[in-house]
Amino acid sequence: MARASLTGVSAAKEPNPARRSQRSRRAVLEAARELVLEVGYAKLTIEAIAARAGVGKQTIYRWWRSKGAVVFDAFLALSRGGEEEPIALPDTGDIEADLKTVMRATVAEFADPRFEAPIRALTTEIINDPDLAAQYREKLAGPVDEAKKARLRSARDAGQIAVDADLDLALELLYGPLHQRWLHRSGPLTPEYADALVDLTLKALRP
Amino acid sequence: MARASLTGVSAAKEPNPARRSQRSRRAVLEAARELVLEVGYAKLTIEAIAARAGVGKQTIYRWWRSKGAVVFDAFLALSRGGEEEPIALPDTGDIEADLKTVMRATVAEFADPRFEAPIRALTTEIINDPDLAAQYREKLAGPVDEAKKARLRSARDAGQIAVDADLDLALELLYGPLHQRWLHRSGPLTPEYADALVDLTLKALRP
Amino acid sequence: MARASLTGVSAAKEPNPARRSQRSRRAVLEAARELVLEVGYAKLTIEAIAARAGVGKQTIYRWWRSKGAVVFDAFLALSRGGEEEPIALPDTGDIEADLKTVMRATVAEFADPRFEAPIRALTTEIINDPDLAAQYREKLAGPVDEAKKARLRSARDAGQIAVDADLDLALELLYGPLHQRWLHRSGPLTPEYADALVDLTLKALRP
Amino acid sequence: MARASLTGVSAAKEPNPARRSQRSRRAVLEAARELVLEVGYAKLTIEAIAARAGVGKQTIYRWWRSKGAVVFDAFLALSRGGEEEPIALPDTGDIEADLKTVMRATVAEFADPRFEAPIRALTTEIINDPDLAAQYREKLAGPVDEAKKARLRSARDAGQIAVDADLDLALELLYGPLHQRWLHRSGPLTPEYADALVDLTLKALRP
DNA sequence: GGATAAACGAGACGGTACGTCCAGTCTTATA
DNA sequence: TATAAGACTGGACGTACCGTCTCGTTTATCC
Repeated sequence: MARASLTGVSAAKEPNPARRSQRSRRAVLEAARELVLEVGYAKLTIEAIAARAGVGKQTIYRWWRSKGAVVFDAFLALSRGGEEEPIALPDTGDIEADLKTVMRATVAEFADPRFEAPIRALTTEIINDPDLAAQYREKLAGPVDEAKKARLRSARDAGQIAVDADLDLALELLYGPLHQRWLHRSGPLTPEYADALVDLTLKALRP
Repeated sequence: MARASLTGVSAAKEPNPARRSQRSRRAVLEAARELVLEVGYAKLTIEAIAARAGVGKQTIYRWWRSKGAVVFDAFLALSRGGEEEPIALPDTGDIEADLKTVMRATVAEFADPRFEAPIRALTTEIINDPDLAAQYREKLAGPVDEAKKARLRSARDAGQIAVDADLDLALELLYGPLHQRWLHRSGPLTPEYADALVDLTLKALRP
Repeated sequence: MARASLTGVSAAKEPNPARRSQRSRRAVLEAARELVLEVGYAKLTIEAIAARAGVGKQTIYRWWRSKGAVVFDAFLALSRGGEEEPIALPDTGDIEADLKTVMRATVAEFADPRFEAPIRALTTEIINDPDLAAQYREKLAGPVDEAKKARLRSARDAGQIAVDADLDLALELLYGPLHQRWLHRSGPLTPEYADALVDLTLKALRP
Repeated sequence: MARASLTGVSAAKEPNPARRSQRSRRAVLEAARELVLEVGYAKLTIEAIAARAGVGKQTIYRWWRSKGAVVFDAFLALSRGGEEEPIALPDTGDIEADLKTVMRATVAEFADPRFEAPIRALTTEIINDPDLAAQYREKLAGPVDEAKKARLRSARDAGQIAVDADLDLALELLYGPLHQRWLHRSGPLTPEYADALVDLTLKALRP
């Protein structure tokens, strides 16, 4: 943010990240993760996170903008166990089979009760906070989407889907229906559903 | 609900809907609608609604379960101006043209800043409250979806889409991508986007 | 009150006492008495009285000015079981013995836990409501005090106390100390205490 | 209070008095004092005190048990302007004159409208809250009574009152009647009344 | 290695809103 | 027309958290 250096108006002096306590940071993120599962996102409070983490409230306010930012960070840290190697989807040459593998896994994840609370928490936050939505796209969805698009590109090169296919749109076609069904709880999330989505999408993208 | 007679557990005695003040009901819903637009859903408070409506807080708590339920009702009442005649989509015989008309309208609606706040409010609430989600499906989405499916059915009878097409899935294919893009703000909502969605969906559903 | 006839300003029309439901009146007073004992005066509510009595709240507001008025009436009705024959103190000719009899009884009454709650309720109300205090003096304390003064007058005529003794003051001398000790819980209420008060008072009043 | 260590039941963690804001404390007490005078004890609310004092409600609830406790503290702080030197009554050697001086002052105080509200407030609270009554005896009445008893003791030593006189009872004889008359508004509070009380009491205590 | 400055835990603070309770008024339907 | 029932506006209750603000207490460079 570095407001001071940019504007010269600074009132709130910036904390020095070099001196940040990693112990506290980790305790906060872990407490946030636990509490989202225990009480749900809506009933999650900064106060409870601080207490559970054994951390002063100020420490949280010092390093995060909002409750949403903490939760976001918590699941960001979780989803990438720190690893940095690029994500890659299976590529057997058979785009249909590969996509079904991936979509079945995704559907299973969405149907898993243990993912329920955190994903809903994240989604709630993203809806109303454009900043977090941007971060989400950049840090979480982005890399994954890139991997998916890479696989689609490879299929396009292999002539399995139309050369002029809009890959962003293709992803939306795959994941949008699933996301909506999950969000509105408007139907079952089964492997068959995953397969059907892949079939339809591939038919739509056919050359 | 008549909880008493069903469960014998009831302690909170049910209010008698016959004696409900319509004046208060309407004032609350209108205040809720105004305030969602003015301050957004997250900063909306029951207290503010009561004050704006000139109503005791208890009157709100007596008739609605939560802030979400009030807002939901507010937009439910709004979306159906009381009319009861069934919703119907245009049917010129040309499914592509008809769907494009409808989707362009929908996309425009989602892009309209005046719809922004209420739809996000509704979505936020639906994510975390299965009850409201069910009500949403039944009272708001349901009738509209039924009309859409009727149009698709007519197209199917005309041989424009596959006889074995799953119409629920078809709807998800049309609206899921749009909804996701809007929610995540991951791309522009233009008439071209609407057209592209229709094109892809119809291709996927082709006999 | 008859505000209408006196001022011609009346807005609130007076209820007609002739049509008053004696059943409701009695139910209210009994409920008030019970509830004072159960929850104490401070936590007593009109609503609870109405509910317990099986009476509409309006019926209470129609016939009583305040919670205090109801409680007052309740104990007024109780203290005089409806009887109207004048109260009289024992008169054996021995003022000391007679007063000790009476004072011991009074002290016992104040010390009795069953009298605790109602008397404190009454006193609380009287402190802050001059109207009720006046009613108290007139309807409850008055007749009793008159009886006490009659006995003292008889003693004065018998030459047992000074001819110029102020009988009102004499009563205060007898009952004020007791009342204060009870109110402040600043000492035990025993028969010996009663006797000591009588001894001192009589010594003070001696010719 | 250290309830935890004594009972092991405590859940509510005790605030740390060392960190208490003296600024807030004083503002609350002053606001309470003002408001009792302006609206009376019965209509006094914690909310109003907090607002007037510019203090959060929680700050009041953190440090006082009840409205009564605040008001009590307010007048406790007032009555002893912080001074700690022991209270002493005049001792000219003439017990009658000295007592009349003191009682006339007390009577005047009770008759003073500015004392009316606070004393009634205090009394109301004391009647129904044994804890506050105990505090009252200990912190307010106690020291004063001790001073009065010291004066009576000196009179006893001088042979002006009986050697076996019960001094607590003597005080009740002096102040009980006054207190009752004031409370019930059953008679005028004049200097003559004060004198009469002293005369009677001294006659009762005469050797 | 001791000084010193930042981040830290703790938690009190002024506030806002919560959801509940009750006051006192108003409305409806019995009797 | 008085009543029982109970919905209404209004306002205080006591609680929960917010985000800010001291407090000492670590902790981590810099002299």
